Amino acid sequence: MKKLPPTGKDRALIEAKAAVLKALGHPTRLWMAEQLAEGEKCVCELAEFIDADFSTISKHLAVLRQAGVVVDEKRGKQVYYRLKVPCIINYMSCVESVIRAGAEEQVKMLA
Amino acid sequence: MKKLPPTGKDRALIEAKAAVLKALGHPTRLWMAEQLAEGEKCVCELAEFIDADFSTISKHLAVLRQAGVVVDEKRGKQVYYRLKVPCIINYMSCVESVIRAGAEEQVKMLA
DNA sequence: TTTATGCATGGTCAATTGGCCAAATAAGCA
DNA sequence: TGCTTATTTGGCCAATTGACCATGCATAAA
Repeated sequence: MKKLPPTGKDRALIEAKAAVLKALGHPTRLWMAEQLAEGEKCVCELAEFIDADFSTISKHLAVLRQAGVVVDEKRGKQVYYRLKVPCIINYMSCVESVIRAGAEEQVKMLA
Repeated sequence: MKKLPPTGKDRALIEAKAAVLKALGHPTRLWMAEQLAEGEKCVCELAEFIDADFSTISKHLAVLRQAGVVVDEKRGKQVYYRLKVPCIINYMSCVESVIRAGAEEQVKMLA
């Protein structure tokens, strides 16, 4: 086992990876990413389905953008977002099995 | 597109998924999970390679445990941790492609 | 049965986050 | 040009996070 480096290249990589996961680690942002998996959307389309201030939505998108999860493109008056690397959402089947494993445990406890 | 629900079952699922990603969204915790992918380890083994207070390490493990990412088992004086659902780490190849995509962009900007 | 080891927990504190509001900017339209 | 719409930005505030230290607790060893 190698030491978790406090600085340097290896450290930068693990920090970048963690940043991606962290960006997706918020219900609103994860939901956004899932919607974008079906194709690009403009901010106004996303906003239509999220009950939050427009500025809040914009900031969540900025977090995803900074993490490299999405890219934005201005077309006319609107800004369109899309997933930069679509596989980012494939993972969810595994994440869901974590949820299921937890649920099974609770069932066992009740039994 | 369906509305992001403020409560209810769908909301609970997306929150649970986000919680898993959030738990992995910290360099130290992600590193821990990657180490555990190679097999279970006791806290002392992990601690040996992380430059942080023992209590800090213990709390990070508690976060992973609460998110359902790892399970712990006490054997003798030590507590062993392992991944509950090993696929959780397979994802990293995709996360890394996000990083690479970002890096390529920077290269283009320099060119 | 005292002592030492391995780990978890509670307290504290600075830093970060996530939300809203108000204001700034950018692009098309009258 | 001035107006409106779409989005971002800055300011602010409450809540959460992550780090440390000190303490508590269980297990094994002496």
